[in-house]
Amino acid sequence: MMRPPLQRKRSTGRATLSDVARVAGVSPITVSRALRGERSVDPGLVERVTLASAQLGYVPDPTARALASQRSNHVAILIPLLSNALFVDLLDAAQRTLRASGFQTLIGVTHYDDAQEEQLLREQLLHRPAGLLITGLDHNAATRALMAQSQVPCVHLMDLPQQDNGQPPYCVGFRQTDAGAALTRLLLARGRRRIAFAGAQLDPRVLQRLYGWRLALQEQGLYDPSLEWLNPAASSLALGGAMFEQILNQSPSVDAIFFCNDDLAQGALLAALRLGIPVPERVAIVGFNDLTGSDQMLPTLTTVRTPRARIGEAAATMLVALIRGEAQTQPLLDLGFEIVQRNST
Amino acid sequence: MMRPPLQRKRSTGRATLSDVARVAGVSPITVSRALRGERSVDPGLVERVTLASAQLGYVPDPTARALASQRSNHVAILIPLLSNALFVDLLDAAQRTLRASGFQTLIGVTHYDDAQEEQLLREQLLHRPAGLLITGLDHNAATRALMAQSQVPCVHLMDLPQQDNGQPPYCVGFRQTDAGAALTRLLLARGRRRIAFAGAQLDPRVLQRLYGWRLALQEQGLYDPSLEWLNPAASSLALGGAMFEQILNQSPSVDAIFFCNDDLAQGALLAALRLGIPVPERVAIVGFNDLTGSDQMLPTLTTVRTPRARIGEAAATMLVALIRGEAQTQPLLDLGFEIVQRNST
DNA sequence: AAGGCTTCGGATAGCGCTATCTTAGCTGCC
DNA sequence: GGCAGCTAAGATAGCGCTATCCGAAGCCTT
Repeated sequence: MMRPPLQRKRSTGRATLSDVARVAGVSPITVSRALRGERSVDPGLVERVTLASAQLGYVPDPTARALASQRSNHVAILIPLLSNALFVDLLDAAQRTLRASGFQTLIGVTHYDDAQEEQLLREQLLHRPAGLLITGLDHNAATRALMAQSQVPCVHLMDLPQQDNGQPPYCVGFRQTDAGAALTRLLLARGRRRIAFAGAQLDPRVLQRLYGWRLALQEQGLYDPSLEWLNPAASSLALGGAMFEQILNQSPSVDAIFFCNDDLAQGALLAALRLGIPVPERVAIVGFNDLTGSDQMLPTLTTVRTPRARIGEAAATMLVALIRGEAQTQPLLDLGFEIVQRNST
Repeated sequence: MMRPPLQRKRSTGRATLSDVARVAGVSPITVSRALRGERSVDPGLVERVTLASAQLGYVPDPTARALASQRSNHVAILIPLLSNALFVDLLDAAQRTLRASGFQTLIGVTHYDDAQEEQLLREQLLHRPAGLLITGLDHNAATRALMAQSQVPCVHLMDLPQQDNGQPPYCVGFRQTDAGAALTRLLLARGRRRIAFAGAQLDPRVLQRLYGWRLALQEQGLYDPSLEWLNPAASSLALGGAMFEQILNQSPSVDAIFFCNDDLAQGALLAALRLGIPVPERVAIVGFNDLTGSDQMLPTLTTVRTPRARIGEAAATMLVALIRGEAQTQPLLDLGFEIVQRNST
């Protein structure tokens, strides 16, 4: 007894490539090529295919595409934290740009942990992302090996390599060291001599700002290691306030403090208000990143405006170009920084 | 002339299910079942499969899985903004929880735009997500239809339905209206009589807080429409400061302001400092959400602590239970709120 | 002890698309 | 005019996995 051929129902009744092919009177592969603009297809056929496709409301299935081509329309992005507005702004801009180019963003939060970063990357690579955005240039050997093996185009965010040695990776960022030095020089130009550096989190970018600060002070012979205040804890307003008090208590001669991030600096400004310490008269305060609220503080905060949204956008644009194999892309993109002088100095 | 059979190289040399099957000496489908724990498979076979799998370093290909089963390991999450810490905290918690259960998070940012929300959902649905987290209960008809048709398990965030009518959707949140009323009653209990409401963004949750404020004032016969200050712009510190000045200028009798969000309230506190207006003596200020920094302001800000991280986590947990078809899940989860009294009242 | 029922491994058949090879039809060229 | 050299469309063969059906074996029934 013949049973009818097994007719597996599709969960959605959506049109497939074959449906379009049938309607257009061509083979499925021609539809595929016509819709992707791959190879040359007779304009007449393209039109028939386009028409049939529109008529059926055909939308390609990204999963099937990914399986057949071994490449998905996902782009993985790895950032250290979501609790830092800096990275969220980066994510927001990148995500927006990628979506406009038809990519879905897969998010990974590393918590500044190399092992987690590696694990996340491993998981994301399973999805055969079309590209990868990753924060910073400092990754463990396994992570670097994964990136290299996977052949997935990759753009690094926020950082630029210290020196040109060999083939540079694709990077969009700015020179953190220069920014640190420039901000310190501003304080020097304003007559400050005992300039402390207060750092938290101590990720590579914070350390580069620290080096910049050191350089600028060494140039003037004003570097004093006891002015370095480093705390590996995550940065926050509360920590900024605490560090502010501690620094002034233990180093009363300090006349300026360079906080490695605006949230620390904002916390310090609020602590100063609470303690009645006049800023900038008694001590000048500067931050970094120009986060929300820095222009609202009392006094308003002098800081470095970092182009994080532009970095996210430019990195995404660069990545899309790499994915599409477009003409030679410049590997390093320095978007610079801008010192914003306000009233805390 | 025979040519050798076409041997398509796999881009990765990764082991496949068939490789594991060969090594374990069983059929591929048995490997599939053994590894997924689906149906019952002889424990001896399971062990052999597990061993072979470990030996080969086999990792299932999520793409192939998704294509064959019509279900991916993605979970889509739709939030209005990344520029509001509230939603980022939600995302962070949800993402962390989902990842622990083996899901990848697909992020969608709606910008409070129904059409964008619909479009995003449409795109995400193409990936056949295993589940969906979506902010709020207010969606346009097309979006609701997409959710219903797709059959994808869905949990709504932050909001609870106003009244029980029929089958409630799955929701994790708290009663915004109650929170708004409770905060207003606190101000009333402190002797304030002319309590303004300053709202921005005006999304449904802000409006519910507004209703709560109205209710509490009406109970006391103190409701006055001229005390409502609504601005559809996105909320920010700067806007909070501006609204603060405007309200005090135009309604000098106001003795308390309920800002719908902490960033507005923080901006107002800073403006008060700038203007030399004593808080809470001249005017009490309260905010909403207990965002970062509210405990650092001068004076510290009285606000409502909303359990956004717990909401993200609980919603993700609920969603995972729904995806796994686990025992009947309670559709509504009210995580409540907590009033945090500080020095601005 | 025969039939019905359950169990569990396997065979089969795709999921919906693209990579690769093949082939038909044209050129162009000497 | 014949043949290499191209172009464009199609045929074929999966990508790596799971849904579904099948069937052998065991286990109850009565």
